[in-house]
This record gives sequence, C-alpha cells and structure tokens, in this order.
Amino acid sequence: MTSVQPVRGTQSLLGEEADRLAAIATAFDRVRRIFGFKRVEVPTIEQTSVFARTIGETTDVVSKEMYSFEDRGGESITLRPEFTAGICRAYLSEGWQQYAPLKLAAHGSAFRYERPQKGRFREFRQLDAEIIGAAEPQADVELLGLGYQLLRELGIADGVTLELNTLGDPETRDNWRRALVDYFQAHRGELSDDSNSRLERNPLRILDSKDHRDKAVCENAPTVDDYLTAEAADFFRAVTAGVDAAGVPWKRNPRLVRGLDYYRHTAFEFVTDRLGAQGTVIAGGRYDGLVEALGGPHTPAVGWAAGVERLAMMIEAPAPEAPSVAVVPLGERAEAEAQKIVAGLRREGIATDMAYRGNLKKRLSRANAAGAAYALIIGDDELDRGEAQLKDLASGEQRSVSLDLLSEAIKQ
RNA sequence: GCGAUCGUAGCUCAGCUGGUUAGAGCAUCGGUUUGUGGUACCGAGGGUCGGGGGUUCAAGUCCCCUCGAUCGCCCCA
Repeated sequence: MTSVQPVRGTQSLLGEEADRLAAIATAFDRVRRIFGFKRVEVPTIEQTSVFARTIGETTDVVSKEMYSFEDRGGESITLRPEFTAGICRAYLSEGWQQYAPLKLAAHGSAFRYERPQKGRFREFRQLDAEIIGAAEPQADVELLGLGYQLLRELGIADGVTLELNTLGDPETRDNWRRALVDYFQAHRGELSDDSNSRLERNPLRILDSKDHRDKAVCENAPTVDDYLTAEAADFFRAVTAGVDAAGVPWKRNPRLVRGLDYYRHTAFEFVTDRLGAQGTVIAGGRYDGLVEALGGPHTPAVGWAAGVERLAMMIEAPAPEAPSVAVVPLGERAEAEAQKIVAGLRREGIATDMAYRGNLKKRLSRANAAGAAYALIIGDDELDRGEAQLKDLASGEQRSVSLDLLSEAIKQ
C-alpha cells in the first residue's frame, strides 16, 4: 500500500471516466447556448456569510457540511457547497442587476463534508442554471425546458422523470407549514426518530422521508393545494401549462419539497431509479427571497443544479480518443526526421502520436494499443526515397506513400 | 453523525473448516535470430496479505482497535 492517499470523497479519473464528465459539460454548454444562457464564472470560495445567510443556518449543509476556514487575514472563507448563493452575490456586488433579467449558466466543483457513497462525493461537480430578475412563470418553464433538453442531448431523458410541485408564495408556505406541524405534532408517536427531529428543524422534509412509518403518516397529511392562495395557484397553473406546451413530460409530486430555505413556488426534481439512493439528477426551484437575504433588493429568481457525476454514470460511454496515425521511426536518423513529420501532421490537424520505445514489434504494438488507425513506418530505406510505409492497422494493408503527400493519404 | 458488507501483486480476483518458501488472469518488461502489430509460445520483475494489538505450537484465515472502500440511513445535486 502506498503512503499517499487521496482526500476522502475526491476522485482522480483517467480516460473514459474523465471523458464522461467532459461529455456532460460539453452537452450542457451546447444546450445553454441554444437557450440563450450566458456563461458565468464565479469563485470557488466565498465569504462564509454568503452561504450561511442564504442556505439557512439550521440546514445540515451550513451547520455541519461546509468546508470553512479562516484565511491568513482572519476572514471566514467557505468552499462553495452549491452555486446559487455565489451567483447571487456576484449579481449584487458586480452590478449585474443592470442586465436583468439574466439567464446564467455555470459549472464546476462544489464541496460538502458528507459520507461518500454512490453518486455522492465530497468534491463533486455541478451544472448550474439560473434566471435572475424574472418573476414570470415563463422563466420557470424555460428552465425546465433547458433541463429536459439537456437530458435528451445526453440520451437519458427516457430514464428520468420530472417531478413538479409548488411550495406556494410566502403566505401559502407559512400556512401550510403551520398546518403540517400541527398534524405531525398530533402524530408524533407514529413518526420515526429522524422525523421527530425534523419536526423541529425542517418539518417539510418529513414529507419525503423514506421511512415506512413516516410514509404512512404522510398519507393523510395536509397538502399544499389546500393552502394555495389564488395567486400561487395561478402561478403554478401557468407553469404547468407552459411545460405542457413546451412538450416536457412531468408528473405532480405533492410531497416534493426543497431542503434549502430559500425556495418558493415551483419546486422540481428530475429523478431516476437507475442510480440507487442518489436518484436526483437535476433539482431546483424558485427562490424569490434569496437576493434579499444577501441584502439586495427584492429579486425574483429560478434555478437548478445538476449532479455531473450522476449524469456521467447514466450516459453511454463516449468514444475513446485515439490518434489517427502513430509514427514509427527506425533508427536515429529516422527519429530526427520523424519529429519533423509528426509536427507537420499535427499542424494539419491530424491527431498524431510517435512510438519511440522498443523495437519495431513493440512500437507497432503500442500504436495498436493506442487505437491508432494508421502506423507510419519510417526507416532509412524509405527516407532515402522520400517515402514512408503507411500501414492500415485495421486491415493490415501497407503501402508506400510519398512524404509530401502524407496528410492527404491519411485524411482520405 | 448512524448501520451493514468488505480490504490479498499496478488492475480483477482465488486461497476449503488456522498448518511447510501466498497463487491465477490481465497489465508491465524481456525473449521466440536482429524492419511489422492486433491472434501464439517461453520467461522475468512485482505482495511485510490496509495498519496496530491479541489468541495459538502455528493466522491472509479467529478476536479487538484503527484507517480506508462500498452500499444504505441522514442530508442533498
């Protein structure tokens, strides 16, 4: 066993595994352009208060999962546990308000001190999409359409279901929450221990508990629909009508809630049963109160985040990268000449490798293992004639090609 | 933070109820006459059996602790 170990919950990926993550980011970038979302880059670190004020002091994310430290200047800094708060901070501190409404897309690593398991890591990657400064239900619809098209581009839309719910406006939410607390108080004895503690911190979360006792109690719990104000009901109707019109399949899940405090109105998750316990692949909702929590003006906003590793587990393996040609020089003179040839081919845009170790047998073997389409064998005899042997590694056919016509021979 | 399972060469694993120098496949390196791979054959290197302690005449194999991994709970993307 080696003495150096990776930090728990981090990943070091090679080849296909790394290609999978890249494929997700590439697809997201393509779709985000089609939908007119601007790319944003935001810092990996923020002042701790940015997350503490927005996500909610009592949430597990803030109270026990953040990577926070004091920097050398004595400031409390936190590695971002998600993107939304940092983007909203930038929206305020960078003067992005002048561009509102803003459609933004970002992706990168986020950090949470959690117990690693399938599809869950301490350093994990997210795609993030936000629309800031738009109170219209059309914004929610556009965002859901973005998520759906991403899944389609990735070829996994069939295995994923959009679950949609509303948490209502603040009035709705408060009334519903109060009714839920009353109801669960009355059934305290039937709830699991976890849910009893949730009753103090985050009663809405009891609704999506996995415990069978909790599920039984939730069967008859009050639903949001009973407390929706007329405005909140209209808003949700407009969202579902828009999603239907956009051709995005969905289903209502009246027990779907959000873990973070800042959500209002629309809440949604794209979920799959193919990934075990971590089945949520994209999740988000409307967070009209967040910018205010950071000290800004009242600013309506919607957004979602997607788990890159989870998406990466679901997609087909991307085609492996292989050179078009592997140059195989024989002898010192040929090796020097080969550098010129390799450089020339690469300038032409042809993916080129050079096999420079071992005898011819080894070099060809390496060329083959690398997946090269052709091997270009260059020995003294060939050089004297201004030629090289171009070998098709799939068919085994080999022919002489003039060094002046190499790229043409390889491209065809 | 809680629970279950697991931890043997670079990788995937075998090692039966504890018993002489710990094995295989793949990978790596070398060779099968010195310029032809993908398909053969021969050979080599590589492991203090995660770490520490204990039981025993004897432990990879049993017990305890610890670290790590996996899957689930919690939380959440």
